[in-house]
Amino acid sequence: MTAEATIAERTYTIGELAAISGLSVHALRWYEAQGLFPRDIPRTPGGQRIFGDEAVRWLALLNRLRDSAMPVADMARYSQLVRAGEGNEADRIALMESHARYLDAQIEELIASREVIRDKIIFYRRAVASRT
Amino acid sequence: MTAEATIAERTYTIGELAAISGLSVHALRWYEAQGLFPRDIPRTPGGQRIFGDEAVRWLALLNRLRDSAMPVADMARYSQLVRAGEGNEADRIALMESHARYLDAQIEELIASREVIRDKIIFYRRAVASRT
DNA sequence: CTAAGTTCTAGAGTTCACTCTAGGTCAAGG
DNA sequence: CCTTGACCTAGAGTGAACTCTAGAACTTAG
Repeated sequence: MTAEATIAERTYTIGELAAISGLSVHALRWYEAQGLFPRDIPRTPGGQRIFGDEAVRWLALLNRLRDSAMPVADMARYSQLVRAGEGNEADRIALMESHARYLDAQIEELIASREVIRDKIIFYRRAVASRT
Repeated sequence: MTAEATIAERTYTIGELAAISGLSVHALRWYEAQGLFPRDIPRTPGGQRIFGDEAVRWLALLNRLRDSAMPVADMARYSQLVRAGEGNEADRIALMESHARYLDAQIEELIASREVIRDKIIFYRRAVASRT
């Protein structure tokens, strides 16, 4: 009896997972086709997908990556590394460090942009105010 | 003699402006078609565009807005407000404040994402280290 | 058992922000 | 002049990330 076997896992239909993850049913199927899941999704005898809590957690991570502008291709690459199992941590680290560097640069740039926008707002406020 | 008339302004061909702004020649023509310039671009008798320093400065601003993910439609709306002249500062402020709020949220989210990424990296580094 | 609501696949369609093509016209150096 | 490189317009094409469609199969409440 392995540790995994002791974990009672809820299951979800694709519609339920869509509601939880915020992705559309279509998007979930498309994600699977793009190789964005680190495990094969089991099916009912009739062919319908059965997702588990692991998928819920994985999608939370994917959402983070996507919302921070990681391309789907990179998410797919990462998923495939996880799928391949232990031993490729160096590759995973490289991928994540690359994204972290992108995020650092992006954050800096957005902060600079916010400054510019703020200055514009101040400028227009003054323009309005000076028109007694 | 107005103040403007005293400003000696350099002119630029579309190719020069492309080099300066980092946009392609195609993109600049497309920007004009999208209404992203707050003034009509003058032409030579032969029909070629003549840009001035004002266009250079305007594109620097547009680049900031675009790089901070403002949709072209919003940049067009802003350009049209500037084109319309003084008196619509409230609209300009509303547009910029909306974008500023978006930026604030985006910056927060990217910082949170960076944390998640950093944790992943740390986790993988440990996994590598523990495999003596 | 049946009807309604989900889910299935394969593939076409959409949106955004360009990018590229075709078939010319213009401008500047020699 | 003439050539060559830059520029013109209109419109088609691209890549990313979905979104939607059609027609069929599955599932479940009654």
